[in-house]
Amino acid sequence: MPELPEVETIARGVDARVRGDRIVDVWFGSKREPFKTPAARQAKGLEGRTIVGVRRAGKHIVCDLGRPPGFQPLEKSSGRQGGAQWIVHLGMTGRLLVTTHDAPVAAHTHARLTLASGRELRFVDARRFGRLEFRDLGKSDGFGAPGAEPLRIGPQEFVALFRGRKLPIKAALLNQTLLAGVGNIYADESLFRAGLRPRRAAGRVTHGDLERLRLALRAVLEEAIRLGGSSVSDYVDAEGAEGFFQLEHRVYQRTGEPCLVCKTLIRRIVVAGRSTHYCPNCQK
DNA sequence: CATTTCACCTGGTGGC
DNA sequence: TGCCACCAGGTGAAAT
Repeated sequence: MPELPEVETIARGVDARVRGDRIVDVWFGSKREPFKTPAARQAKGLEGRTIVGVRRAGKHIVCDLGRPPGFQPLEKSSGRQGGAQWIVHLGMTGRLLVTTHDAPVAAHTHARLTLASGRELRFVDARRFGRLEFRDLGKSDGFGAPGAEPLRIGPQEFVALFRGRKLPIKAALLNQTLLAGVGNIYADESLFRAGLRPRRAAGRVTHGDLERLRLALRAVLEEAIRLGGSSVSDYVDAEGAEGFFQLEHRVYQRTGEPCLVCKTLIRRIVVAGRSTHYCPNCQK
């Protein structure tokens, strides 16, 4: 499932392939979801614009777009005027793929953006948890993930996120308004590496333990990005290639297997409605 | 407001 | 072989 490292990998791959390309035609395969913006308005907004760049914000992929064709800037306009954004959330099973125009169309393809180069940007999502949104920057603000970026947050700011909170530390890690980009895999893996039990009340974790958690989280996310993410269900990058970080998981989906550090059997519990895996010996 | 629970959705899996 | 209950989980709405 795409979390921060997977979304980062996809955004980088898509950016490398479509930056500077122009959207010449838009096709949406379904009238119902995944449209956060109505399909017709989205298609109209996208057509003719140039893709300025593609980047990750939390678990979202933001495609920054140039001015629409025939745009007349007002006098004294700022450089940003006329721009727009296409925002993709992959949900659980979403894929954002760059293909040729004649590549076979996979099942559950919901969007096809034909590009001037002959390439195509496709959104495929079997489970329909993904979301597509169009923002006209003349009418609304640019997209900003609500939570802090785990790769950039500093020690004091990290401690402040959890202060006074009674919910389990794992639930806090998953809360996107606190931290943007952490999902079930990297919550479990970072808690293991920091030696913390997932159910510890967030507000009662010591500053020292929180600093260990911040560093463990950053390390695990950076390592996962280097390995192209974790392919555990449907995840593939912009080219359709799988990642390798699933081979480095120490607790996630290892229920009943021996801990790689102490041989104690990995336990599975449910926290915040999610499968949660931990070592009862290594994590206190 | 803080927190918890649940519906959404479909493919894969394991039991019989 | 077929059938079916069950599980996976990011998000947001509803409930507490």
